[in-house]
Amino acid sequence: MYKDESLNLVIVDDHPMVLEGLKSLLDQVKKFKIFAFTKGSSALDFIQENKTDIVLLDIVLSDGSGLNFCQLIKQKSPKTIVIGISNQAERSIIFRFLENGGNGYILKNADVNEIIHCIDNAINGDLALSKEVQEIMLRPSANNFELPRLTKREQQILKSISEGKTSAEIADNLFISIITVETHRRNLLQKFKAKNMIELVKIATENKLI
Amino acid sequence: MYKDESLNLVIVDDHPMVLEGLKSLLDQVKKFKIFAFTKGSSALDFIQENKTDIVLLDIVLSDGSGLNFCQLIKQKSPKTIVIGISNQAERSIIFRFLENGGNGYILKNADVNEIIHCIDNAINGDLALSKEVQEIMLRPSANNFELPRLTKREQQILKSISEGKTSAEIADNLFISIITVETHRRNLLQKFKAKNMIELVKIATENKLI
DNA sequence: AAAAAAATCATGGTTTTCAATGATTGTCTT
DNA sequence: AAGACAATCATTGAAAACCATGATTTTTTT
Repeated sequence: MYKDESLNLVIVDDHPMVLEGLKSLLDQVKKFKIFAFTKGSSALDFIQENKTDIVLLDIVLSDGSGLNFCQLIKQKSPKTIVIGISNQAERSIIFRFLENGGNGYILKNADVNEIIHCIDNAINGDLALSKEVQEIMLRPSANNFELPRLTKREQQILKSISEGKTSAEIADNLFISIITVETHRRNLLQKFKAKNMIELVKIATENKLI
Repeated sequence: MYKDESLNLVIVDDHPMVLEGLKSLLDQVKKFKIFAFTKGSSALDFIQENKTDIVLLDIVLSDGSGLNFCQLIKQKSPKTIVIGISNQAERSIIFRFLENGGNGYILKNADVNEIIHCIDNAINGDLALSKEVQEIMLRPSANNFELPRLTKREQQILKSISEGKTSAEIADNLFISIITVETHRRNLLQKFKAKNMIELVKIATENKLI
């Protein structure tokens, strides 16, 4: 199936419990040298310094989004296989992860065998999608309203807004004109098709964009 | 420390990954016969039929709340030690779990050693609380601030606000004066100690008050 | 190098929220 | 019956948000 030289596999998840679970699971398959991290940034450092074959990457991390880390990893090391592993079952998030170069996506409630099977798939160059993920991807966006994608600056400003800061305060903090902040506000409202920032912040919070 | 007969330990969590992690962790300590379940109800069935010394119980389960299962387990089998294991860091949830008879509570991002240490504590008859949980319990107002209690009308109005409605619209819908709506707004802001409705809605949404 | 996207700044006007303070009328609890 | 709480209505004024429209400068992507 694949060469029996051991592959280097990196796991990134901020729950030591999950790390332990994946490690123990993969140890049974016995083909990997496993390196576990709870921070995206330290995993990234490792990957830059060491040849890494596979990364299992949680989407919600304490120090940033797995979406971004996936992109960064692929920039530094395009041949590394990156598989998202998350509770996050948002359709748009899955697509965006794959768009950012991800080789697969598995929900955390996936069955043990399924996980192993998926990883095998990925190693063989196939897309590694767990059953439930496939279902989510297939069902056209009925109940699932597409979340707009935000730029860095927009994210930054949205976060400040959600903390109750006024445009003036945000402008001060970021050393930009209040006018610029208000432009970003306007763009955010359009992107989300929201009536005002209150509604927008609710949507964003519910979808863990903040 | 405790007798070396092996203890029966039940794990309930709907993530096979986490189950695997806990199993592998506890295997290293080598004192338990482990039984794993992804459904609260099937775990409960097992506990009724078999002597169970310890239960590690997730709070969010597909078939109900761990809070309820804890209570049920304690009814059927008062001597069984029940430890909550969850991502849920809500102060009030922790207290309610312990109120329902729980012997301890551990956050899922706890360190591996901490988990083992906590379980040991529980076996010795102590409360098993991970470090972070203790911190949360001790500071009522710091990072984890006490959610104010809202009246019917306030809830109703807050919900409308969070949907992007203006005071005028809400007043119209509820057949009351706009002035009244604004008074409620003011009271809400005071209760939450929030700077504005945006921050308030974020807090309320995060805590599933809406 | 050209096109597209992101970030920046601008004017002028309307609507909405928020602050400070107060008051009246029910309703429930002790 | 008294007190506490909830829900209602009120005035004035300042601050902030939102709307419509447009434009320039960086970055990024193709």
